Amino acid sequence: MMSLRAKKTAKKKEEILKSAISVIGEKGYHATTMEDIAAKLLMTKGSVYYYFKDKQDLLYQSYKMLLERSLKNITEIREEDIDPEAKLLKIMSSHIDYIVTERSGFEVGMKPEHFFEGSQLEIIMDLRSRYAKSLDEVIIEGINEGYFHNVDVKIARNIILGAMNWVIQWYKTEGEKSKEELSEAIAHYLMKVLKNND
Amino acid sequence: MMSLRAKKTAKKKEEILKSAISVIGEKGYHATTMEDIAAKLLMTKGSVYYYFKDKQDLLYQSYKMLLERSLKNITEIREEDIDPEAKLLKIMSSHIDYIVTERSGFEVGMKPEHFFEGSQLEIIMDLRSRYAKSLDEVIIEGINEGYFHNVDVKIARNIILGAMNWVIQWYKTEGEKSKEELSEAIAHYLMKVLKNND
Amino acid sequence: MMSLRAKKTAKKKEEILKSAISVIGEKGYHATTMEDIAAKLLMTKGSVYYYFKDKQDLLYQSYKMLLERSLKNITEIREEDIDPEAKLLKIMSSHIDYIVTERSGFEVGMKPEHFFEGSQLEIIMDLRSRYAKSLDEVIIEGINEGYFHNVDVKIARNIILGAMNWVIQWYKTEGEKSKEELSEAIAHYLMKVLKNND
Amino acid sequence: MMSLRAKKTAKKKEEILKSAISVIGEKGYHATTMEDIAAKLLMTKGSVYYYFKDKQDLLYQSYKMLLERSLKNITEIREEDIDPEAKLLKIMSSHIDYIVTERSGFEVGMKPEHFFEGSQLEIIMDLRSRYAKSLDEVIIEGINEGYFHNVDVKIARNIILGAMNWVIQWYKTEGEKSKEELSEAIAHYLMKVLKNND
DNA sequence: GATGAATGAGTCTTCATTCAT
DNA sequence: TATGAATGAAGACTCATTCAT
Repeated sequence: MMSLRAKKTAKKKEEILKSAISVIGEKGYHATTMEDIAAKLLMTKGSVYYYFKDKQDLLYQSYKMLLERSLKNITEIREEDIDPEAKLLKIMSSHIDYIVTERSGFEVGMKPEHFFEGSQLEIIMDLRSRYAKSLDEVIIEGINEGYFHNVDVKIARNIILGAMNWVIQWYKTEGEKSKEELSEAIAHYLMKVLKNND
Repeated sequence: MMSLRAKKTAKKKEEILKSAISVIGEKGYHATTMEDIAAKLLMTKGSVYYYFKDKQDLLYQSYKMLLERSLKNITEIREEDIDPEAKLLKIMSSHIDYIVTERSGFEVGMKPEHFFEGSQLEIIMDLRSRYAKSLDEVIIEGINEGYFHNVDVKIARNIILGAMNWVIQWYKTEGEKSKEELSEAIAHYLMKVLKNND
Repeated sequence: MMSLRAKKTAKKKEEILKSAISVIGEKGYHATTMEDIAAKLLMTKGSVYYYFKDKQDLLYQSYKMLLERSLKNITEIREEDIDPEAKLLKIMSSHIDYIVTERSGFEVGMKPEHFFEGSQLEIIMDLRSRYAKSLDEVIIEGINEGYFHNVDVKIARNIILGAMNWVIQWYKTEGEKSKEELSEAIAHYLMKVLKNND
Repeated sequence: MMSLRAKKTAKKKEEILKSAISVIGEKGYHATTMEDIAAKLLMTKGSVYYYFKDKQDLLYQSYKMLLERSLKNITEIREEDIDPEAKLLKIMSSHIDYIVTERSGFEVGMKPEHFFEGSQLEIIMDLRSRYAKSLDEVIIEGINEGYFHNVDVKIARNIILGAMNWVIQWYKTEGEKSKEELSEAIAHYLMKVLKNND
């Protein structure tokens, strides 16, 4: 069991990670200073270093947390008792929702090899491929159960991922559509990639 | 008319811009040093400053050139005497081809507001919206001429853009598919977004 | 009389000083962190500050203790009822023994002026010159009583000190010679400086 | 052949090294800032980094230069057509002279393992052992040719080195003795270690 | 007494930028 | 035009020191 102190520390760490994700997502890793991250939490640089070894470590743990959450989310949805199409819709919705809410850019996501190496890179890539695999499996289930057409799963999955991750680029909060409407609309069109015949 | 000297200068400038696009596209703007860009051309840092005011200017002109080329390309394709569907296929092909060939994942493209301001930003945003508009127009033509279904153009366009720009993330040169096969396959699936009924 | 508490505190202080001497001797003052010193005693940084004002204070008291011990040691030997030559041999032996056992480097010893100032420096320099003076007196006794040749005392003393302090540099624990053999051999040769005619 | 420019660069590098040796020798490696070194040459930090990779590199090259010079010096003296005793005297004189003139008390010399590692350490240790070997050879020659008594060469050499390196500790410029007189006196006494019988 | 946290001053280091030649 | 050098501002990181609990 975690002591009270350990819990507090864990909580603080998480706070910092969230702050880091948000600032780095917004400004980019290189453009973000440790001071930026600390300032957002009314801390000083020094404190952040008390919890994290260095900037790289902070980036790694931030991105890892982000991926783990996504993975947890997709896993939970897959366990629900609904059909593959409904699952995929839910996955897309929460994915888009997350991106839009956190405004989390994904330069790291674009070229993980430029930000990580060694075992860090391995773990990151593993998490990513597990997410991809989960998505693939939902698609395959859908195909097998007759919900989706027989598509090239890898291409379909990447079209879906690309389209979703791009949202941050063009969605404006003040836009005509609400987050929910948007998710629904995008999901609707993406579904066509899977559902319709030529 | 351009004097010989002016031509030479223009040529050199373009060389530098190409080098810059490639290195920045690869490593990211902040991670790229002036030295990196110069070294790739067997120049020294100092020389680059003869042609460009500063790093920011280099980035601006690089990205502007990239956008102008894309715009020129899409414009040319639109002038061809083929149906909207064929046009869109060609546009997608050359877009993907460009991304894959140059391996250019421009972070700049994700958040232009973080890299430019004032009139630079305006010009960049203008070029981007002209490209978007061109794409939209092709889609609309397609709808009007009965090639495509009556879709939400903005969403459709962004799904297409997102899916295409994401390619850099997952396409491996040594993969099973050639560049051409890949473009074709992606275009094929994306077309479903536009072509099919629910 | 010291209360129990005061005794406990004094003991703890001494423990810390010993730890400090050893770590600083090994890694050098600047390269040694308060954490290093504390960690060696399974304490935390904070606790050390309960016993010592600051790092400088710790260094001062450490070095002072070291000098006082040496002084006590030389004084005791001088009180023994043996001839000057035997005294000098004993002094050398214990000096070398101390250095080899504690592996205590002496950057502080090299340039005290760089580590101390004001009254601290005065006290340190006083202790050092008392040690030097003691050594000198043994040499002078030896000369007067006909054991040693009539040498320049200051130079002789410094040759002896230099040679002894250098031992840490080249003595390897796993070497051919034991600590005792080594001390004896060095002392033997150093004695020649004093004993022989030209 | 070296170009004019290359010569200039080499000269500048050497200037910096000399400055570094002097400041580091005086204040110690950790207490010396890059700014200190630069300031002494009326340069800025940045310039120093133009010539040396980092502080560690500067330390390494400084100490290496110092050792190489000593080695060159001892080698030249050994080539002279004088007897071993005269050689040793000359070697001691210039060694002491160097230390006193440059006031270089290199802590680095005390514990090279704490300052260098890998190939740097190897090269440094190699230079040092070559110097030691040279000294040893002169001593051995002296023994063989009947100038010195049959001593333990390793111990004798280390007594000599220790005594000489200690000089920086106690020699005061304003003292009674000139540098030359001092060297001579020390050399005179050290010679006794080698020359006299028990 | 002890310690987990927090702090900020001090350093190293990088790199865009300038400039004399 | 080209470039070797020099510069300084910015940012990562360390660590002595403080303090509330």
